[in-house]
Amino acid sequence: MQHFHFLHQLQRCARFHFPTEGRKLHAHIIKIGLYDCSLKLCNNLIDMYGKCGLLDDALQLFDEMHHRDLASWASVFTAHNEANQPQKTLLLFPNMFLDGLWPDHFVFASVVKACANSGALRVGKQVHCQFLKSVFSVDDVVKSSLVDMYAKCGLPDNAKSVFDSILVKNLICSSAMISAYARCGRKNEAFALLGELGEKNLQCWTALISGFVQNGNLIDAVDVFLEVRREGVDMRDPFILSSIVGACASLAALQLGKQIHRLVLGLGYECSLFVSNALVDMYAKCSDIVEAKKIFDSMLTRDIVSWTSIIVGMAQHGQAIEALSLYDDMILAGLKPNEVTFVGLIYACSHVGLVNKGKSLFKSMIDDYKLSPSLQHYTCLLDLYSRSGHLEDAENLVNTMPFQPDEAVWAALLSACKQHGNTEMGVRVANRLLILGPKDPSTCILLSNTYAGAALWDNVSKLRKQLANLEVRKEPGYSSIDSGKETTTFYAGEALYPMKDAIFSLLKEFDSEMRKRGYIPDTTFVLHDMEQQEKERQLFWHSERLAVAYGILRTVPGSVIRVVKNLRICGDCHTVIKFISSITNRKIVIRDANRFHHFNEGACSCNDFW
DNA sequence: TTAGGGTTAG
Repeated sequence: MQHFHFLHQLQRCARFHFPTEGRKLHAHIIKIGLYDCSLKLCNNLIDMYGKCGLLDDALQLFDEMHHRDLASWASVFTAHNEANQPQKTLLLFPNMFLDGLWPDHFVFASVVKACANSGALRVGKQVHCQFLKSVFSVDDVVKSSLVDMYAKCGLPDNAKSVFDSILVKNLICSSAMISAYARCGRKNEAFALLGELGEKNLQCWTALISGFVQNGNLIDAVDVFLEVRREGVDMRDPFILSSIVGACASLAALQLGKQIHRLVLGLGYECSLFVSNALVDMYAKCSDIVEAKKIFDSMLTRDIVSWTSIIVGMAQHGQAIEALSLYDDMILAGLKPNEVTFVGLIYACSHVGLVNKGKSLFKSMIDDYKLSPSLQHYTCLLDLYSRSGHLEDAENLVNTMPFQPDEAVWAALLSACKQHGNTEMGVRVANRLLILGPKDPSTCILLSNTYAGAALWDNVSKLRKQLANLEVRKEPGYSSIDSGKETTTFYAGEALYPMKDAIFSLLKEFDSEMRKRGYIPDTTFVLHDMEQQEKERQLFWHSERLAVAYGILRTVPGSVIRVVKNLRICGDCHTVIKFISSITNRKIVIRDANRFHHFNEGACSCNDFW
C-alpha cells in the first residue's frame, strides 16, 4: 500500500516538476527501508529527478543500483535527453548490453531521440537496423522518433520512408515530417503535407516556420508566421516566438524584430528563457548591441545560451573588454562555459590583441572544462596570432592542428602575411594554397597579388587561367539599409537603383574631399590585370558605399546608419566609410558576413583587422 | 518509463 502511495507521489512530482518534494520523498523512502527492495520505486525516482532537471541525482541513484531493468536504462537515457546531454545517452547505451539487456520500444525511442539531437546519424542508422530486426519493429512511437532523427540529420527521403510505414499517422509524426521537408528547402512538399492535415495545431506551424528558418528560407518563414497571425491562431507559445525572433536575427531586420518584440511583450513572454535569449541575439545581430545588453540585464534567470549570446554579441561589436568581463561574471554566477562561449571569448581576444589571454582561454577550455576544440576554435586562435603579428605561431598552428587546414584557413594566414608585409611566408603559404586548388575567386585574387608582389609571374598567369576557368562565380555583393519604414537593397555595380544621380553626386563629393584628406584608393582587392582607373571605378560602385550614401540622403541627421552586407567588406570600402563617418559626423554600423563595424569619427571598432 | 515544434559560433 505504502509502496503505491510513493509511486503515485513520485509521478506527481515528476509531472509537475516538484524537485524539493521529490527529494523529501526519496529521503523518506530510504528511512523506512523501502529503497533496496523496489526496482520500480528506484526507476520512478530516476524519472522524477530527470524530469525535475536533477540529472546528477538521477545518475547517482542509477549508479548505486545493484540491479537494473530496461525501465531503469530508459529512465536514465530520458534524464540525459531532458538535460540536453544526448551524447551522454549514446555513451551509456552500450553499457546496457553489459547488463544482459536488449532494447525495448522505450529504449529505442529514447536512444533514437539522442541520435537525433546530437546528429549521430551513423549510430542512428545502426539503431534503426536493430529496431527493424526486433519484435518492436511495428511501434509507431519509435517510428516517429526515427522520422525526427532523419529530419534533423538532413535526410528527408529516409524520413519519408519511415513516415510511410506508420499505419496511423498523428500530428506528432506529421510535424516531424513537415520539419524534414522545410529544413532542407523542399517547400512545396512541406506545404502539401500540411495541407493534407485535417486538423492542425501550433506545433505543425512551428515545425514549418522553424524548418524554414534553419534552412535560411527566412522570407517564407516570416510570410507563414504573418499568415498564421492573420488566421488568429493563438501565439502564446515560446517555441514559435523564439523561432521567428531568430528569423529576424538572420535577416538583420531590426524593424520587424522590434515589432515581434512588442508582440512578445503583449503576450507576456518576455520571461521565457528561450524567447529572451533569442531577443538578445536578435538585437545583437541587428546591430543594436545596447538594446541586446538591456534585455540581458533585465533577465531574471540566465543560462549558458544567454551568457554566450551576449559575450559573442559584444565580441562581434568590437567590445572585447566587456565580453571578457562578462565571462568573469558568468563564472562567478556558477555557469560552465561551452564550446560556443569559447569561440566568442577567443574572438574577443583577437580584437584587442590579447594573445596570452586568448592562449590561456584555449588551454582552460581543454584542461578545466574538458572541451575538445573544433576547427572553429583553431581558426579563432589563428586569427588572434595573425592579427597580432605572431605570424610564426600562426603558421605553426596551421601545420600542427589536428584538422586538415582548408582554403579559408590558408587564405586567412595569407591575408595576415599581406597585412604584416611578410612576403617570404606569404609565398610559402601561397604555394600550399596553389596545391590545394583554390575555389573561391577572392582567394585567387589574394594569391595572384601575392605572387605579383614577389614578381613570380609564371604563377600569376597560372592563376589568371584558373580564375577564368572557375565555374563557381562569386556571389553577387549586395548591401541593404533599413531606413525605418522600408529596406532598400543595393547590388554592386548595378546600373539602376533608387536616387542614382543624387548618390553618384554625393559619392563624387566625398571622393574629392577624401583625396584632399590623403585618401589613396587601395586597389589590391581587385585583380591586377586592369587599368588603374578601371579598378578604381569598380571599387566606386561597391554596394556598401551606395547604401551608406543612400542612408545619408534619406535618414535624419544624427541618427545611426545601419547597413547589412552579404559578403565581407573590402579594405578600400572600409577606409572610405571611415572617412565618410568623419566628413559627415555620422555613426555608421555595417554588419558584414563576419562581424560588425561601428564607424565613428574616422575610426572603426574592429581596429582595422577583420 | 518512450515520440513532434524553440535559443548560442562560423
